[in-house]
Amino acid sequence: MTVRTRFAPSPTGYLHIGGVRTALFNWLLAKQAGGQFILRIDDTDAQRNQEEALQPILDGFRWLGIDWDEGPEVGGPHEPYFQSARLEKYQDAAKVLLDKGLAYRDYATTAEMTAEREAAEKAKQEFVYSRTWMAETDQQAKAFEAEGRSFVVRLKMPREGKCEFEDKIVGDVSIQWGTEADHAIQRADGTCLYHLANVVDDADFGITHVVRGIEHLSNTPRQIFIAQGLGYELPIYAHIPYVAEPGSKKKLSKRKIAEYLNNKDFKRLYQSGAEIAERIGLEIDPATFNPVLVDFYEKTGFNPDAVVNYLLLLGWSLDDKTEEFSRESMLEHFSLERVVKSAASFDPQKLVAFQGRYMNDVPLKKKTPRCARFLEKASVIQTPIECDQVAMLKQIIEAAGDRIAMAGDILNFDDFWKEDETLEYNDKAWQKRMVKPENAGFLIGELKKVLAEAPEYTASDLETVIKDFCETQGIKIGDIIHALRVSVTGKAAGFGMFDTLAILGREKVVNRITLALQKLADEKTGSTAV
RNA sequence: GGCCCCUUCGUCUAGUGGUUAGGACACCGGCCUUUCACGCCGGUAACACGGGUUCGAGUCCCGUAGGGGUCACCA
Repeated sequence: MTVRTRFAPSPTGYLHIGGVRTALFNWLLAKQAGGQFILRIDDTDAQRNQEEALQPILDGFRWLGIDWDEGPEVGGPHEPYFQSARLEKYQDAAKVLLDKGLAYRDYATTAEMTAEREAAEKAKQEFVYSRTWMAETDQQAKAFEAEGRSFVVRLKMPREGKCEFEDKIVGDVSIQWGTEADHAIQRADGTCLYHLANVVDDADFGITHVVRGIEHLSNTPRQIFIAQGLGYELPIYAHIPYVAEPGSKKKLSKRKIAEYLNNKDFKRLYQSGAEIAERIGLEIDPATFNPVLVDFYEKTGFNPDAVVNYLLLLGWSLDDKTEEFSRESMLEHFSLERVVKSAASFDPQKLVAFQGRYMNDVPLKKKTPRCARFLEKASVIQTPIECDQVAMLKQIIEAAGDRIAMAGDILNFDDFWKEDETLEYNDKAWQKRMVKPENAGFLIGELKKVLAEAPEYTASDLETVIKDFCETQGIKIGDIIHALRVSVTGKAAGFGMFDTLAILGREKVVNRITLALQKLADEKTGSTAV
């Protein structure tokens, strides 16, 4: 049997990370068995601009490297893959169900239905439709129509016995048929609803495994009822727990971002992303710029493999220690049996930790263009980047090491590119390292002379030069290096000092020191004058 | 409220009757060090509760509590 799985998003304009995890599990299951993963668009209800709302979803999957064998843009033997274009099939199915007496025309108005439902709720009883407006014969139908009523098609659910099925994750499920409502499968306007469309398409596409969120578990009996009524073979069901909010067990929702921002880890992730977004002139729209959505990670320079690896482990594990999975190894080891039964909270810190590890393994050659993209977008450098700039960027990236966790972090090290005159000094660092130490100005002044004449601007040569200088002056390297850092970068922290100087080069180093000394002198005379 | 599901360190998890309850992220301490990181070493920290069954229970059974999902002419 060829394994065929599917993911069926509605075109909503965004890709939720919980959805990605579900899609990933489906993808893994199909691909590891040499089967197919299908993308189907559940747009039976959509009235909005679908083209536009679908694109971010497709882009998101492409970015993550989750490819589909059949579906939008790639086609396939069961076209179309849009439910909005498959209406006839559903209508035919509804007719079969009607003919078999497994569904009926229901002439109740919305108000009448609501009234019954509310009465049941008030009586604290389970709602069971009275079927007062049920029409099973044309004669009954005519009578209702004479009253000016219109109908929807409802499933005529059994009211005795149990629906039993095996779920690969939940286990054996048994639900009383009587607790199942007569769900509508076709609207008054003739269009069809999710349950019907879903079952018809799954059968039509030859889906063998239905792997979806646990919120669909309660939908399963009625879908089984439909499938059996239509004479379909049942797929294998697997309902995976939802992804929960950081620090709680509630379902993760993109709409609750304001609330999540109260969580310090979530906030930190969001802010680091927002800083990058701001620098590159991206609109920070909560509809798309949100760590709950995949877009966020693409925009801030995450590594898609890191995101996928993290998501894989959110609800699945191989053993007690393996955490790093390449696509190959996840395809080799994934199994539904090892999916965890309880909801897993989204942990921003751990995602970032995965990202850090993955970024470290990215070779310089690949890291450079990724970082360059951000510098270009932020207009720190020109587009396209010039050749000698590439060389400098490489030096910066190499020296920065794992201080660049996501590609967008390169923007933290933009002071190399700035004009010396526009360099900004961190006030606290300036005060502490330049103003406060009595002899900082003097030492930096002396060091400038040495640096101006240093034979070569490589990190190791500069280290020798500066160490010699310290010996001559009878000071420790710590006595001078902080002031030097502030002078040439304006910041209190950064990567290796000798690397920094080497990247900057003689001209900039000397020039920046001159400017810093000037600033210091200005401030001192200024303060004595007052 | 009805129906259904879940419950091991703060978080993700390992664990299928006998373990000093293991790992990872985070946190704390130390080392390294020119700062910030990295790295290395070490540490704190969990079986929701109550009954059974058993020589023995995180593991099996029952109950309680807590958390959550779902109840549309949405998907």
